[in-house]
Amino acid sequence: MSLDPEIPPSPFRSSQERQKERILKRQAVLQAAVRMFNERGFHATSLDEVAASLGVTKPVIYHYLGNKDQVLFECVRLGLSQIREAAVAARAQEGTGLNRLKAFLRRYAEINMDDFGRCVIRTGDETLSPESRREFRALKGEIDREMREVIAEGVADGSLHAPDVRLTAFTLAGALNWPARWFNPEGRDDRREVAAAMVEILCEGLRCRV
Amino acid sequence: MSLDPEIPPSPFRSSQERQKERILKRQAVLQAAVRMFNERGFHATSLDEVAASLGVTKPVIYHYLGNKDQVLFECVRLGLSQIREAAVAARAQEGTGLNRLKAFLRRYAEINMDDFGRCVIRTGDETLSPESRREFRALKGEIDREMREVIAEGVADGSLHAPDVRLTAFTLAGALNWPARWFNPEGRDDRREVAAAMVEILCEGLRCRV
DNA sequence: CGATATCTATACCAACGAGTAAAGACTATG
DNA sequence: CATAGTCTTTACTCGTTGGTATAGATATCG
Repeated sequence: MSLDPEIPPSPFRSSQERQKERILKRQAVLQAAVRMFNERGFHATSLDEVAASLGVTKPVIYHYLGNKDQVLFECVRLGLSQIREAAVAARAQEGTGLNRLKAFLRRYAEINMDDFGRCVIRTGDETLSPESRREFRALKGEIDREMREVIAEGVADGSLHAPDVRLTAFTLAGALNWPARWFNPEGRDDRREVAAAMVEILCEGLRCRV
Repeated sequence: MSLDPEIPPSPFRSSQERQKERILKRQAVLQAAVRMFNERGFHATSLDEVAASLGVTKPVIYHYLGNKDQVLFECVRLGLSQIREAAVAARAQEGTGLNRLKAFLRRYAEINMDDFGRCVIRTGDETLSPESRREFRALKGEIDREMREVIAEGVADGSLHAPDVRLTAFTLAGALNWPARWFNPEGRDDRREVAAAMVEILCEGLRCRV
């Protein structure tokens, strides 16, 4: 693969290198899978096709990931962990609750335009096996709680107005989830710009105030 | 079924009554199908199950609707036509653009909490056959255009602030689509209240203004 | 009554795709 | 070198399900 002139490519790998390669291959499977899931939908994507897109065969996928359900679950887990990190980062910031919320929301929106984030949104709970579904819901619930927390902090410090925190969180999340459906990575829209603009719309509202 | 004492139930139906019954049965199939699609997902729902839930067998469905794709397409078509009606009704109203928009959005949200509206949102384009998909997209495009039109009118008459109409429409639609995923018809939330509250959040924004 | 159209069920087919068994190639290690 | 472990392929099973052929039932109409 790589033609790095620094390191002469020895055919003998250390066990560390082997371990690394294993993880890399696993990731490659997930990447290929998530792309196809997002494009064609989970059920319309066969593992044969995923494997073929990597130039390998189906049992390879079963070697690195247990079954189709796990492939999907790993994809959404990756997406959700990105969002979780965003929440943690935002909450660690200085400033008003409103500012922390805006930072979180911008990142949240950006992730939802990326492969794994899109997969999180496009995956309905029904799609996963009962066990994965429970885990999936739990993880999403954490994100939701995190978002409500930030909102509540903003209400507490007077920087934002939200009589119904739960409904506010749903509204914001919905608006920023939707790009997972319409955003076209090949188009000319820039993720960051779109994210920032949407957050601005949500924070400022529609009503004109002159 | 009905024990209406006014009309003695004659076993002989006129051709009009037969026609009516046919339409009723067709609708019943769609109703049963949309419920299951929303609950389990399209691919996880077999037509055998849909038929069984009505106490009939699969060929009945094929008698009233051509194939599975058409069953789904009719469901989303029904949902989209409701939204279209809402748009027409809202645009016919008096008042500022903001007011017309709010009326439209409230109804839009309500429909998205009902069976067929939910189906529209939960159905990804990939799910439909190529022809149905094109039609589906065209219909959604019309709704989108309608929404942008109302927004533009509000901007024109100065009742609302929306520098980027397209992005504003996406943001609003996304927020109000999301209940199709989380709203529980069996819960204690009231459709109308939820819809009105969400629209209020969107119009007023989050930032506190004292 | 006989012919025709509508409606529904039984029984079936074909395709597709998830998952597996088995075996071969290659690597590491005692 | 031999043995064990890892990685990958070929070739298969098997359940599910969309869709259909056929035939029987019922009703309509000439």
